[in-house]
Amino acid sequence: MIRRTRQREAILAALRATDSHPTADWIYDQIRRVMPTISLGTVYRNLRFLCECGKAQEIDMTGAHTRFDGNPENHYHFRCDNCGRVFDVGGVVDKELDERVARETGFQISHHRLEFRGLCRGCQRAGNPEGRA
Amino acid sequence: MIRRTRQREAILAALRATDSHPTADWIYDQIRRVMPTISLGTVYRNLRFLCECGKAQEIDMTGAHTRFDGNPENHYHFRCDNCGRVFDVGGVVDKELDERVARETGFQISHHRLEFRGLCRGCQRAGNPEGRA
DNA sequence: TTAGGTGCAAAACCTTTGCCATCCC
DNA sequence: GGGATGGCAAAGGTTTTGCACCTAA
Repeated sequence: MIRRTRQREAILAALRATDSHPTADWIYDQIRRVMPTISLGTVYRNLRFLCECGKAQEIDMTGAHTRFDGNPENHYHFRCDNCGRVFDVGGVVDKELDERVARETGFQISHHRLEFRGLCRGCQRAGNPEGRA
Repeated sequence: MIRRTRQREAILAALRATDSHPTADWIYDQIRRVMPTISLGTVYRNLRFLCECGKAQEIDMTGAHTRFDGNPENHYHFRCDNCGRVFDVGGVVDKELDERVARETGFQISHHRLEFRGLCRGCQRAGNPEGRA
């Protein structure tokens, strides 16, 4: 049964109170000011928990390892949530999107990276959407 | 002066010979079969080198740390190449893109993540596009 | 009462780095 | 020859985990 603890509440509150997309370490520092004995392990455990139950999300599209692509041209990728494999997605990179968002935001945009997530053809057939190969 | 070495050639060849978006470790294993004394450090050094001179690219949009977002709704981000800060980008997530790519590829797509890169407003003014705060 | 959660510290993990030997130009 | 690279191993930094204690329900 899921229990609400002071630590978990504090972590979610810290996350909700900022738009700085903080790291685990930043949250740890924030909370330690008012709860000096909290541990970094608890922060990591709860961040993972909050992501799993849909109350937060990780931003970096990080797998366990860095992956490299011998094709240096910008192109889009698809990553299978089940087996972790990464595939190229054909089609044209939308350069106008960069220009539009640059106008809207004032950021100087050099490019964008786009990653689709879901199940690859093989894992759809295998039909174990929960596991991870 | 840049020198061509057997190791560097082998790493680029391995990268070009696959579309599996390999990890450094995978490349290391491949090359060790024909060049048993190559070291993992060399693989990392050369992968970084190849990315820097535009012959390969890293796929994961990984910063040094994982960043978390208290907003669990899918939305787009902008990451400043200079200061590393991450900003939300407003606007609507293009759900039709998922459907279109799903039709084209046969993948089952649940969502996509999109990250713009460039210089934020503050770093444009500061005018040091090379450094990193 | 008791299963879930915490704190602490060690482990695990990937990646980088220092140093000296080696190799390419 | 001499500087760029490689091999090796140790260091570095982040994240995870084992375990004993604690605590919310």
